[in-house]
Amino acid sequence: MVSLNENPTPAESEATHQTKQKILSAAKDEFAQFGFEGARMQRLANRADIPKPNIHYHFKTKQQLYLAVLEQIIASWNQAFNHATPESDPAEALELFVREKLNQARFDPAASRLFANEMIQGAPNLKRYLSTDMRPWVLDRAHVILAWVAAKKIRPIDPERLIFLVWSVTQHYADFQVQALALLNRAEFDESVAQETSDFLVDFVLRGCGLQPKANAS
Amino acid sequence: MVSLNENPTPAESEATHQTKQKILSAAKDEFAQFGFEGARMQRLANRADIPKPNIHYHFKTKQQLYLAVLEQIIASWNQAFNHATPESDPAEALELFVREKLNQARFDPAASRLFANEMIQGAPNLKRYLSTDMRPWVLDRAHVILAWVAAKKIRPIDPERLIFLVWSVTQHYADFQVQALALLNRAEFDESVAQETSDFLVDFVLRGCGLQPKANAS
DNA sequence: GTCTATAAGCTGATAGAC
DNA sequence: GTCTATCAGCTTATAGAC
Repeated sequence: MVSLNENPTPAESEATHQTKQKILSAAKDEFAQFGFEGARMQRLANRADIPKPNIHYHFKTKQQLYLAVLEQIIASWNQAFNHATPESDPAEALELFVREKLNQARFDPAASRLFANEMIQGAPNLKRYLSTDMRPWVLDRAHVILAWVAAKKIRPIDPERLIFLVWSVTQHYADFQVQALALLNRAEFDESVAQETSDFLVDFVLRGCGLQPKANAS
Repeated sequence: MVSLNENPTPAESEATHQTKQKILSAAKDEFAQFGFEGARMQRLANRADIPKPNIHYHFKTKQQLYLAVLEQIIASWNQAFNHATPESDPAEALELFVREKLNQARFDPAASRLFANEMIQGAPNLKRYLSTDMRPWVLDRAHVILAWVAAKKIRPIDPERLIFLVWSVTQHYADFQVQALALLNRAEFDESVAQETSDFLVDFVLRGCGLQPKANAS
């Protein structure tokens, strides 16, 4: 019997690494736009500008490539709200959470859309993640919010639903970007749109939590 | 604003009509879960429990069937906020908007997910809808909100972004239902989850708008 | 209108030269 | 590691019996 998993990358050549990253990047875009079943290996190869068989050299199957992309996304996911503690100022911590989440939506919309596709399909590849990683993280973060409530730093509020709400209002600007731009009559999600949007969302979320917003946003 | 749809085929037999509806219903589920390219005509036929060629008898191509489903969804879309007027009480009108939108997400999640898939892909089949139907509707509704602002019935707020926010927080419970249930540690989106969720969202949205929420929700 | 059989082309994946 | 050529199976769609 041998190991069930492959090499822990002890000696991966530079060329291999670069090709792999090019494939992963193209795969993120392709899976994000069309979902797992809708994605086409040929179109993915065109995006990466390499011959199709090269993909199968680095990732044995379509499924395995998909899982690799998913893993990369999850790894860099909810670091935005990680630094909040019971001692934090709720308004500052929530503002940081909203702004960082919106930044992710803006600068890596493909990651957001790929995750959205996976959720829409019922999370066939992320069922374990939802219970094993996400839920403990949320419970831990909910604990911080409940500490704020106990210290009367914030009104009584359902912490899980607050987190889910922040996810929804920020992620929606990535997933439904084309709708948001049409609605705002803007051509692209540029710096000014991002600024106005995050100001609006921070203001709204803080008010929703019963916290005093700063003087600026409308 | 959306006119009632007249029956285009006066001489359509009852059998034809029923078969068509069965196909449209199965197609909504199939396209919602897998997107246009990921959808499979065979799997769709299995859902509808009819032989595959029967689909092509009633709808010439996959694309044409997809468009028929999309049209059906759009037609019954944003009637929730249609009745708000400058004379309305903002809190009541917004509460109705949120609750009706969440009901749609709960009772017809496939419609929500199909629309989400179309948006994620950049709305290749709904570009015209976004500028020709959605935007005028939003502008008209924004006018009502601005009238509330002028009458000091509500704080100054960006009306387009408020509408988009209500869409996002309600639609997210349909599209990311599997994530929401894992996060809330619930098995299904039943009556009690729906009640708690809509109470939470109404309360949060009203506070976000600077309006006085009722005494109940947390 | 409904169904069986099947066509024409595309899909993920592999073999094997370099 | 990279590429050309190619396979077996699946895809949308159609032909034609009933």
